[in-house]
Amino acid sequence: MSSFKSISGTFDILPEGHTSGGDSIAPSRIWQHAEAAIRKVMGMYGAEEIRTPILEPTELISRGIGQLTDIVSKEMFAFERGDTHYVLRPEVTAPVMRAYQQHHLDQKGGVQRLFYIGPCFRAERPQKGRYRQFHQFGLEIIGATDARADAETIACAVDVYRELGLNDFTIRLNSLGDSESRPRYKEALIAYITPFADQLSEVSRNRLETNPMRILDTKIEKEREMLRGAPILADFLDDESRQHHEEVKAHLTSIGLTFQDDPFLVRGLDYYSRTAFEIESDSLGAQGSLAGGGRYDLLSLELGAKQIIPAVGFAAGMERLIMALDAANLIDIPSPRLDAFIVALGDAALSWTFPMAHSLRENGIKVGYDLKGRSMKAQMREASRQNAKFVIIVGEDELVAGAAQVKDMDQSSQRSVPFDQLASQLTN
RNA sequence: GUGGUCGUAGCUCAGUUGGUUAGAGCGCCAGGUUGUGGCCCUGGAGGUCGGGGGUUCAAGACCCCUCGAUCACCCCA
Repeated sequence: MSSFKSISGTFDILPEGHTSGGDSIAPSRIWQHAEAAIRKVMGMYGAEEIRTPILEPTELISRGIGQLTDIVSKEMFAFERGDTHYVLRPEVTAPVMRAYQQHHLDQKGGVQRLFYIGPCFRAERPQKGRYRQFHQFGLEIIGATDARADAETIACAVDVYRELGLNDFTIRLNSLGDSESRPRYKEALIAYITPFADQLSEVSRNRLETNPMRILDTKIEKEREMLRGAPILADFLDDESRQHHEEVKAHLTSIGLTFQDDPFLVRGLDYYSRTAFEIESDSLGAQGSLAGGGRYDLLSLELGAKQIIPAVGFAAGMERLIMALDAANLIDIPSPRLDAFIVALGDAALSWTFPMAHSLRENGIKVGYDLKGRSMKAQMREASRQNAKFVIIVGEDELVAGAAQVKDMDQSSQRSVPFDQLASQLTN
């Protein structure tokens, strides 16, 4: 046994799955199952995959997400070598926008629909549904201001969950306004909250200075009560944002998606403007947020573009998705069957096994055999354990006859099949 | 960063008010069947009882420290 183990907040994904403490890590085939559904749905939206590096310049993330956000101020895995500051990406939106600008994807004309699946890193204390290396998938629609793009983003996320059979989630929606209306709202909010300042928690009091809108997110009951009479962002929206928000809602309604209009929904990343949304599982625990996203027209400028590149997107957690699947009993995916397992007896048969297995595999037959030189009983048991459909038995007699005994493991029936007919007999 | 809970076999867990060689089920290996899986029977391997220190004639049990895991706060996917 190794004295090493995976770093806290990270985990291995094994063929059979396992429990890591109280949390269960699904088998790799469940991850593949979920990823296949994601790829399928993304395909329906005409989105193509983008893969960006896990390592990014720190500056990209801090400028993109915002210096004062928790992600940047305390949750980044960052280091430097020489003059370069590196960070393990904590999310993928800023890297995608970086790639879009770097490769001048706007010059291709039209709108880019890009999706991704991959690991992200945040130096948080791990807990259920929250890891230091976790996996996100998401869609970014870049180059469109049309409210249909916002609605489409939400619809796409929802379609992924539905494709996998999940239906118990809630969509919360808000508009954060634009760079004009938001400051006006912030002022009003500060004016409203300041008289209560001495009753606030320390975090909230700090936020009053740095990022007052995040106080809206508070879960402290006393503060929520205090906020009951607070000014509502919706009342401060500029006409265009208001119009845009109405359109997004109308589009969602037009495809029968129900949502909660939540004026207190604020996202933890600074780059959002106008549309912000969150999809929450109804059956998960504290970490029930399945996906989040919104419009981030201003991110492009933050990253150095000369003009606004409008964009909307969502990011979703693979771990949360799988947790939700698990909670809904939707991860009962059987492992793939072996078509044939070769049982060999005697040295001559043992060496015959290798080229025969190879030849069957070339014919598209999934073949396994014992590599430990074990007894026939043990080989049969192994075949059974691997759920092989057929067992090919070869010993001295079969080598002489040039025909193997082929046993149908489900029927328990057995017949003799000439070596040169094994491939064709096993394929039908 | 803060708080709670928990560390005994590969896994899930028993282990009396401290008392000899630490147990069960499942899994694994072998035999029962000299060439036939599942079911059954028999046997076996596998443990520095997370680590260190202390109390005691005696510690898996009690005390302290430490490491780890986990849940929650915070935050987010």
